[in-house]
Amino acid sequence: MIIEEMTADNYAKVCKGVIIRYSFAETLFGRVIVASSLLGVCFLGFCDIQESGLNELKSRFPKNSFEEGADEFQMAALSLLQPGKQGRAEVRLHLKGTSFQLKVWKALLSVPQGSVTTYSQIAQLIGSPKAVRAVGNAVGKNPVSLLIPCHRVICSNGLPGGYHWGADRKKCILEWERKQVEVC
DNA sequence: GCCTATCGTGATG
DNA sequence: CATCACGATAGGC
Repeated sequence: MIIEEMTADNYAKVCKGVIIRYSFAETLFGRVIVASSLLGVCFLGFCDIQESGLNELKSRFPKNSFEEGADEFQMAALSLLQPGKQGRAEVRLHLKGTSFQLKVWKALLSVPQGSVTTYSQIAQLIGSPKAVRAVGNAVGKNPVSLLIPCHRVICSNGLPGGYHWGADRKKCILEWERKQVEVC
């Protein structure tokens, strides 16, 4: 997995007005919208109603214009969501976020499928053991759900915690991943 | 820049 | 269950 990182400042300079392509697809856990810039996938989120997904995309990238259509980046990302595929290397991500957020998101990538971590563990991993609350915030702003496994983070007391796309969906995904690992 | 509200938290009583 | 401190962000001014 290749990650193209960009802060808000950089993004404004480099990607102002650039067209972002988006398309919709079905996954095991619901309909998703996937979007990509010239550099890679920049957004992936669940959307039971297509319009709401599109609205969320637009609000995250207010300075861009949009056009419906699929491309290689999107296809590669989507193939990761299908069972049995492990070709994680060929996927390109284009992430816009603060340096803190980027650190958190990269830390999430080290959480293997089928296991979970906690907000405080992530905080320690990135060297700010006290910044638990902030970690929760950053995790919740993950623009590419599933690709960056933000759903594998739970509360340290064992409760599932929240999920941007619905707590029940989070449980559902975790359950499915747990079973996948058993099979292997 | 400062002030404030807002979190996908965690610890305490 | 109520409350508080925590760190980072976004938005209003």
